[in-house]
Amino acid sequence: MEAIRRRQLIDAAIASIGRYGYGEATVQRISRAAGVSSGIIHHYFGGKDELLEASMRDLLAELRREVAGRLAKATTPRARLEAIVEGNFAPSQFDPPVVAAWLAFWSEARHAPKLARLQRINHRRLLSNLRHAFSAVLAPEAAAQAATGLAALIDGLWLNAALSGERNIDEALAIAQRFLDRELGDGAAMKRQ
Amino acid sequence: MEAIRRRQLIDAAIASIGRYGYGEATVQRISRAAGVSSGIIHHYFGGKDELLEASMRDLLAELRREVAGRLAKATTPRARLEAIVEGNFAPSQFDPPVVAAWLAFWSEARHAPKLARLQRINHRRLLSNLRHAFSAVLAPEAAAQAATGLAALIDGLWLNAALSGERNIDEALAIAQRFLDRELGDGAAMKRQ
Amino acid sequence: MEAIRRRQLIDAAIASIGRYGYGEATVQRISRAAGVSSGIIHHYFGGKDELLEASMRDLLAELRREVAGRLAKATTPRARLEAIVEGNFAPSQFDPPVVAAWLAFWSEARHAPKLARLQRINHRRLLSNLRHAFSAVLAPEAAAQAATGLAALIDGLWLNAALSGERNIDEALAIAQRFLDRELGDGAAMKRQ
Amino acid sequence: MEAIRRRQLIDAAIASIGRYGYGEATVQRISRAAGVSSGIIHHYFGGKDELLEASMRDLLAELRREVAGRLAKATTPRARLEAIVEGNFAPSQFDPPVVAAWLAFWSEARHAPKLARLQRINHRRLLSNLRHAFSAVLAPEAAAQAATGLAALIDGLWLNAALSGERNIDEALAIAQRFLDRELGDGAAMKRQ
DNA sequence: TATGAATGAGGATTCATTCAT
DNA sequence: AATGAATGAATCCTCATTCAT
Repeated sequence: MEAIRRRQLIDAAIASIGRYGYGEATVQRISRAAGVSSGIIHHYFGGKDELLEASMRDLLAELRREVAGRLAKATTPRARLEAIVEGNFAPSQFDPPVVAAWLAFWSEARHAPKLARLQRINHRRLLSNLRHAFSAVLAPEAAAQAATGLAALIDGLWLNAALSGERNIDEALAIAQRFLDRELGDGAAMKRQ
Repeated sequence: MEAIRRRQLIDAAIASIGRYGYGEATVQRISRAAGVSSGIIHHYFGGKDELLEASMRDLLAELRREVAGRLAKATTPRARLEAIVEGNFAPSQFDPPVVAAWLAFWSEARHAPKLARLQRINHRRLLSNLRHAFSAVLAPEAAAQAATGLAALIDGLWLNAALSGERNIDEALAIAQRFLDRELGDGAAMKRQ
Repeated sequence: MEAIRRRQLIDAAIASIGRYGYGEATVQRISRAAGVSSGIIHHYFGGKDELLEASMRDLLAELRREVAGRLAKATTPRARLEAIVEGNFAPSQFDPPVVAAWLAFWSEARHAPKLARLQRINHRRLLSNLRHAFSAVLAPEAAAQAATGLAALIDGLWLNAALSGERNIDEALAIAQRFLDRELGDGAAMKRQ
Repeated sequence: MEAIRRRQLIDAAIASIGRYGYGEATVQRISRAAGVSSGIIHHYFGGKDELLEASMRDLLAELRREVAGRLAKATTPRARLEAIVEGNFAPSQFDPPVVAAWLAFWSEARHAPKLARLQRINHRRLLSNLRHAFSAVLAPEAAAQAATGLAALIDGLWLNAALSGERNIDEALAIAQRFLDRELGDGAAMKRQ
């Protein structure tokens, strides 16, 4: 029962942020979207802030799943990097309410320490995953810079797609592939020296 | 008088978003930060939303100035591209309240048509600037893709620097330069064919 | 079963008033203190107000027992008066939760007719007991005044001890004895005339 | 303006406690009784609790005024003691809303440290006033006991009058006078020794 | 032009009560 | 007999907005 209600409420919270925006995602609206009474949020989460924190955790977990699932099937360094890129560009990450929620959490994280911590952990995992994959074919310094660059490119491509409303994921993937072509081409050469 | 007050209030609004967050930047706090009464906001802007819209316009104008100033001095295509990158990475763009305000506006823009319009115009100008500069040395299609890629990289690098709190601008610039090196190297070759 | 549950819940109600105050003694807290579910209160009492009324009745019954027990053993008028005083100053009447509950009921009685009725009955019994005992040695008018005075002294001494948190019962008893000394000294003289 | 509003709101708070009881004296009811909007309470007092604390302070100040005014005119120890008694039995202290508010504060003080402090100060002032006056004619120990006794009698008589709803102030005064007659008769004799 | 007192709608939260199990 | 999940009305409080000065 508890698991069901928490799921319902988290989904409703993300949907409400998507529909109304973070500041206008009220307890009233979220509970109505979940088809339950307003009091239930406090029963299961203790309060609105905790529900929103749980919602951010849920977004992060979903992204982690998308990446981890693809990563598990990858065998070469290049495939691992592509898995990370594709995980970040999975359809679930472009669902409009999800996009709105991500943006809201990035903004809120600046003033909510708990959200900031989640966001920091997420960012570090992405960087660490990328660096690890690049390290297989690049020298440490080059791997670090390539990781930072690809992380930025992933976020930037996602952001532009998210902000523009166009889900031109194919072009984003092509640009990321191109980035990989060059980093791995150069890097492989460098490492061979 | 009006110009002075509007300036004061816009600065106070950005500062308040930086200090308290978008949702907690109240009329009371903004007016106190500006050293004026709370009623004055409605006198000069008509309401809180209009002040916030004016503040976003102000951020955009400042960014435009940073880019345009550098662009005016650039003579080669490469210099133009670097001018755009450096304008976007100007110190003013990493001032913490400004960072917070940018993030807030990106988030809010999803639900405030007026803000969305401003953001769209800004994004198009960036893309158009980049495409124009790339077109001098790349074929149209390649120029478009390079522009999209660099725009994403700029936003992503800015975002990561902004979210991590570290203002490691030099690394960001190095990564962007590296991107340019490669696009222009390839591109020049392609165009020469 | 019913008797056991009612006892548990009344004790828990008084304990909760003692710990949290009247307004903060919620059904949730009371039932948790009793180690039962929240629904049980309505099952056995019909509602929160009825439980609180039963709790006040319980306090009154306990006070009555303290007085009646001592009164049964008293043989002289003076002993009867002392029995009443000592019953009112029994240790059970200074148990902090009981003190808090008494104060709360005095306050609530002004707006809850049922509680007001209980309190009125209690006050009349005290006065009647005192008057009856004084009548054995004082003229009717003097007995009535002595009874009113001693009733006030008892309440006032209890109240001051209760409010100050010090359970200086011995001093209170000494003062009451002193009052009796004088009333009975005078009174006896008057009656003898 | 501020002084006027605070006065209005304190009066309305006491009236509302009198009419509805402490727990039911809501911000809504208090502000309506004051003829102002509900938000104004937070504007002038910061919150409901602060208004209620200010109301208790007001009750205490009024009592202090009643006593101090009479005390200033008293020249003999006996007159001083009567001034204190009469101050505590002034008509203002039997106004029904005031009675209800006093009872409520006594009850609430057990769980609100700020109210507890006010109540403690008040009790100490009463005791100190009485002890000082008794000291002029009684030995220190006897004066202390007489003070405690009279303080209790005052509170008890007030309480019984308050609880019974009868404002039989004359009988209360007569009983207090009688107490004084005896304490001072004995005491004077003792001191003369 | 500028103030800040005042409003009252709307927010999160609490809680007595109900009821299916 | 007993549970505790669920409800929704009522609470305090916040805040953008208005307006007399």
